[in-house]
Amino acid sequence: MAATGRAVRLADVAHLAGVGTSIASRVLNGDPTVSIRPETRERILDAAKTLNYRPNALARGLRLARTMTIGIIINLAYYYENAEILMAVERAAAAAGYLTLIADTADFVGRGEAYRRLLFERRVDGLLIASILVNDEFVRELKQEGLPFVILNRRVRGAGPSASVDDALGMRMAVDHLVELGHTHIGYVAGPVRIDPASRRLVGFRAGMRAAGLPIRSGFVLPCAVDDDAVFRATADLLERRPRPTALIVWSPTAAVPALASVRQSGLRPPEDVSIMSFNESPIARYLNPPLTTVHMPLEEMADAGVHALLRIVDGEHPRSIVARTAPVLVTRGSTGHRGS
Amino acid sequence: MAATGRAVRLADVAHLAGVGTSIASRVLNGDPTVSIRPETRERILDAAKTLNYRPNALARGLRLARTMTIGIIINLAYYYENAEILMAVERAAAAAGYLTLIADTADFVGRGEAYRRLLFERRVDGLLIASILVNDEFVRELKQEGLPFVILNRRVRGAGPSASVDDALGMRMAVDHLVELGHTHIGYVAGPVRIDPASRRLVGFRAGMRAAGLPIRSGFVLPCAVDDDAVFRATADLLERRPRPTALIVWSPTAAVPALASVRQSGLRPPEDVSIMSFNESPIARYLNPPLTTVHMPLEEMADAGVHALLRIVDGEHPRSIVARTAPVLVTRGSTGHRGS
DNA sequence: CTGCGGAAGAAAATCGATTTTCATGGCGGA
DNA sequence: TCCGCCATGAAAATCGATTTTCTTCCGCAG
Repeated sequence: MAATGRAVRLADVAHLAGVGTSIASRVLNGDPTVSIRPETRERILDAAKTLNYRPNALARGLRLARTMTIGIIINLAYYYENAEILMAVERAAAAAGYLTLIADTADFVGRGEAYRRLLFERRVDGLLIASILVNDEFVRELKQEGLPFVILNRRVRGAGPSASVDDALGMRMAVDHLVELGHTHIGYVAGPVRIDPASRRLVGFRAGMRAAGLPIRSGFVLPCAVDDDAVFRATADLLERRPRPTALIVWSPTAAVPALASVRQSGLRPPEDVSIMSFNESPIARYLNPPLTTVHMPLEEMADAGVHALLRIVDGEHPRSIVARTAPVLVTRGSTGHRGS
Repeated sequence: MAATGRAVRLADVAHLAGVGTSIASRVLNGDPTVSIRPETRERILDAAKTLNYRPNALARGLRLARTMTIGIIINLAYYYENAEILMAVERAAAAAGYLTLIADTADFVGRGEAYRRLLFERRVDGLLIASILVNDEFVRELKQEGLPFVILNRRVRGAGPSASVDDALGMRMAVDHLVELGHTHIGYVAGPVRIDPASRRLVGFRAGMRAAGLPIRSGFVLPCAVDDDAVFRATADLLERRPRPTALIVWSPTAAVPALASVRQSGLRPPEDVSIMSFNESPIARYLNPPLTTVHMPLEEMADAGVHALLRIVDGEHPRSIVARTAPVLVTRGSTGHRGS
């Protein structure tokens, strides 16, 4: 077995270089106020390299009150968008020299209460909140604790800075697309409309319909739970309206998969019988049958902006809420077509 | 604004209770050797509750050489299976009182080198390695560093304990299923066969064919890269073989989506013209068109076992490699049918 | 009355890095 | 020759919690 070398400490480096730990520390951290003979500096740097020295993050964090770690509270259960957000956050954090600690909100009910530990144990310099389950009490605790945080992909009145995308605009683009194709009877599988960002998408849907001068027919907007089965049933319900919608928008691409299945189950063929599209892009969209038209939202930019806003707060600044400014992009694929085509 | 209360320290609790920090610490941690007047104990516990005290994780970790955090090195880029593994790991860790720090292997090329920081800065008590990109040098460093680790979802000769599933068995079940349906010309979209676990799936495929007395025809096993486009093209290639395969197995459910699209693009209709199924279950499988037959592997049990093995190593034990023992389950759906049906 | 033992709790060392405060030695100027 | 200052670097305090090592103080037996 490899000699499980006890971790290399700063004292080891200092000793090998024949200096004290204070100088070693200041040289290794590039303290500009240090005055030192070039050869001594070299000895220290060499020693550190030789021993493959890395400062103990806990000791360093304790002293500096900086952990170089951010936390993200997110619900991993629904794949596409959240996984993409998590990826983007991790990437942005890593690029800034930060590590990412995750807490799944499924823990809200668990004994572990991982999110509370992130909050109260000072393990992280800041927190990104990207969970649906953030309630008022939680936000209150958060503010009282004084831990920097940014709310990601949603906006909560008075809660603090957030980074989000312009869901309403994106949804309007979706409606516009269908209107241009001649659709007037547009149904909306709206998801959990009581919570952000689904609520803002609904706003965008209504705005789009109003702008086109189209009425929203009774029962054409159908909220539902996020699980696949609920989406499947909601879609089926929508397709039983008479007159039947000739086009459907689904609030999320993850939900579009069961929605599409439900359309087929109803004996209808997209896009001939009914066009269907989703809000947000997904890597599988182009491989669905038919390939799914989507509105590509700048989630990556949002995640990036969220991380950077958080790090600015950590540095004592007070950034304002951010809405990713990259314009949404309509990705037209085979699942939408002219009415009656 | 809320008075950003400086974090509550143990000394604050002790002071409020009118005792020293040593007693306070021992009482709060339930030290059984402490002897204390019941009323004093109460005062301490009350004080802690009143102040909403949580020990500073860094200070605690520094002293105890225990961070109550594990790290996972994983590639988030390919969604389903990795996201599922990450979810399961986070859940198991949280249930055991541990937090989870992630490092995406995309960082292997980045400046941040998040994975190295996990390794060398003593931020975590142990590491789960679930990445495709783990090379020999990395494993060597890992062992030399003496940080507990478990390799997840893959096996590396001589590298150390791992937690995985019986890929070969699962793949045999897939082959058996198709054989029972009368297929003799079975193609395999094999993915990155040079790396585990795709290599073990290939072994299972070959074993299944041999057991059924079927030859593996030239070009019927087609390795490919993991990206969707490579899968799409590989599938198209397979379908150009003559005689044409009457059934396809895809090494992963994520890859099954572009594979299915490729089948349709070739003008073939599953399952009449060609059956198709994937290894590993996915939440969208039942909503694809046609619904995808899969072999459900016990990834959650694997993740659980991996976490627990890791925690045992942290506790000084020496668990052996684990193969999740829950039997794979064939989930028969519409994408597979009798030959020529 | 003296001393012993244990209960109850305080004081101090420790984890490892950073940072402020001190000490030493050499050099130039008076 | 002597003083003071700067370059160099060591010693010590700090971050917050844990844990080992003392102190007290009291009651009770001898």
